[in-house]
Amino acid sequence: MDARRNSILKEIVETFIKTAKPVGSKALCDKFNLSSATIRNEMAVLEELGYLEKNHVSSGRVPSEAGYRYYVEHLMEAEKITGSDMLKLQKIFANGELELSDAINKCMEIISDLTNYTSVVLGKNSKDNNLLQVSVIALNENQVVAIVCTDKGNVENKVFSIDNTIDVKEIIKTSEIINKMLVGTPIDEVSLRLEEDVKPVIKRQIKQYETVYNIFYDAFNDFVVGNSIHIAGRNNIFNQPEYNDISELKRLANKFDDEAYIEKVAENDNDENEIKIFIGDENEFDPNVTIIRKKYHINGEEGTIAVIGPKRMDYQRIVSLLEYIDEKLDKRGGKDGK
Amino acid sequence: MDARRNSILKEIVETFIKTAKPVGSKALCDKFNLSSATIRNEMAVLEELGYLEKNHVSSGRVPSEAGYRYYVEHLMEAEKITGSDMLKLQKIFANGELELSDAINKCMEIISDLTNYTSVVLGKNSKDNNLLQVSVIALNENQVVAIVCTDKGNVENKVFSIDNTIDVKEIIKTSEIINKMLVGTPIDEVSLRLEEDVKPVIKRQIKQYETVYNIFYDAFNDFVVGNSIHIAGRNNIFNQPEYNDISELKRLANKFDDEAYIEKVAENDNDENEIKIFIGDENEFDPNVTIIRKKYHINGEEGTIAVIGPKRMDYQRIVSLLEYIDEKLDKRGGKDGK
DNA sequence: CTTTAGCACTCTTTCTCTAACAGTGCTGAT
DNA sequence: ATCAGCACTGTTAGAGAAAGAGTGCTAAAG
Repeated sequence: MDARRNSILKEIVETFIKTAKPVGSKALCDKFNLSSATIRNEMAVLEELGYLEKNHVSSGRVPSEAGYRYYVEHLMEAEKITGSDMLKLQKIFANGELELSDAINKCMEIISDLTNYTSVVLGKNSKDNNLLQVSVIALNENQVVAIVCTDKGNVENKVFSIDNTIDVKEIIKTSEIINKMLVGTPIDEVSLRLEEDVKPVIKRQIKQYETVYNIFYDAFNDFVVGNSIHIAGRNNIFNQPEYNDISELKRLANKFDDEAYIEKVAENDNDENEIKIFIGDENEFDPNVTIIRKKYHINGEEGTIAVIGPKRMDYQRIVSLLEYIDEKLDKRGGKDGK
Repeated sequence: MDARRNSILKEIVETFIKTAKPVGSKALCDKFNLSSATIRNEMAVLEELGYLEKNHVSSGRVPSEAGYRYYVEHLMEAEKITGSDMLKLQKIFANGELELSDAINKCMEIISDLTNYTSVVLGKNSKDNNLLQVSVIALNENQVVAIVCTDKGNVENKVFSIDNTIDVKEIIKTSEIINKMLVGTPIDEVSLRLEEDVKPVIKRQIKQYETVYNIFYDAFNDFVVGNSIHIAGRNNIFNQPEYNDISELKRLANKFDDEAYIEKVAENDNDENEIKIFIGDENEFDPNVTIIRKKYHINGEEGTIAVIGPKRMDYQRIVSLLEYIDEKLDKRGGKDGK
């Protein structure tokens, strides 16, 4: 892989990213001051090496997955973010009011709009959420709302209907007992402790304890500290020429709607500070897309931001955008602890 | 419109609903023991009346919007829900644990699965939510969570980062002041009262009152009692033969993602107990779909359930499904006040 | 007066064929 | 090493033909 071969491959990849059309030898003549025949020879070698593919015997060349991989690792310039891209994102960070977690979501929405790809923010809620407080508020004679809050600031609430055999005071008393006994308990252990430790206690103190117990049991049971998922530009795939087939569109749309699938985007994300690129078969989510992702940290919580698009993705641009966001997050995170 | 003409129209509509293919005269001969010529004469009349259309001069007939309308009003039989449909829904209501609002969502998901249409549950949160309680919980030295609860059981929470010049006690004190002064205030007036009534008070009592004030201002400002929206089967449109065009699919998919649009589904829903059908141009949402909707009430809150599909929709089935759900809701709602 | 057989006509769908085109690989000369 | 030239291959677009589905109309039969 000498210099010329490299830059021919680079040119082909970048042209294809722009145009989505197979690149022929003639298109490169001018750029390199070579005849099409010479370019063709080089192309044949690049195909031999596995970096290029043909759709059929007499079509232009298209980068293979290995070609994209080689491009990403050796040819792509770590270009700075462009001015207009930066401008849009700057507005977000300029707004000091915005909590960082909201800022990230907004940023990724903008990236989706700018690039016509789909973006994902996967806020990985740490497993070690502990119960901080449960409170009960009566809405009226036959409805109460139970609010559960963890030490990581996750709050869930649930409205319960109660009949008039139940005294609201008893429910509130129970919540006080729970607070005394279980604060600090990992949230996913609360149900168990409720059954084993709390139930025997309230049995003695609360008349309708079975019903009251069930209310809290339900409230905690519903409280799954799931990963927060924020998707933007879900419909941008409609604009990508590679998805001109309805069944293909449907396949992808279904994946976007399936949280279990989306979570695969952040699978094994142990890459502390690196932007990671998964091309086609390299990713778990779908063999026909490229995923570019970056881990982020705010307030001690971690998460992953990712952009999903066709393999013919504007790698350079996305990388520069994600780098910019990361940089801004670092700055804000360091400056005021937010 | 004599009896025969009616039943021919009915047959055409129902056949087209099943097959999505234009209906020719021959297809009806057997059913009516008439020659195709006679059927053709009748079809010509029905077309004259505006109930049928042709795609081109020699194609079979397709119901017009007026045709569907006529079918819905005069021809469709108020058939009972089929056994297998009922079975699926019964499971939901058999589960007494489920709060009704969750049950509705589940039901509509099932309807989407059964029918390949898209369904929407629009929980219209009544405008008269009043502040019931605001509480502040400290997560650690520099994070607090503010929780706002209304008398209708709507709860919102927001995490704030604070620097160490702020004393958490002051925030909590402020929340107590707010509770004393503003409980019962309509939630959308709280911001104003906060500014006019509360600010002057805390100015005297709280040191960093500007910053503290802003926290609460933000928390309430974020609290828009929006309508809750639950969509199921968003991707089912991919399965409908009428949407075989990507740009059409994109148009609809974008609408499903736009909450403002979805809310149009329930616009002017004053039809207390009636199932309402909007065919094509009759609805605001999109001229190429039919929307069937029903208002529901649970716990004094109202909302709308709706099914969105092609104009060639299985009207009978959807109506019977919605009726069944409504009936079940009534029963449960009446029995135990849920 | 209603029904129907028959027929000409129209439009769609599918297939085949052709011509133009874009691009390749190879060869032999520079 | 480079490149002009040429034969070759697969795609695309268009035209034409044949089959099929369905209609409208007419004139005769019930």
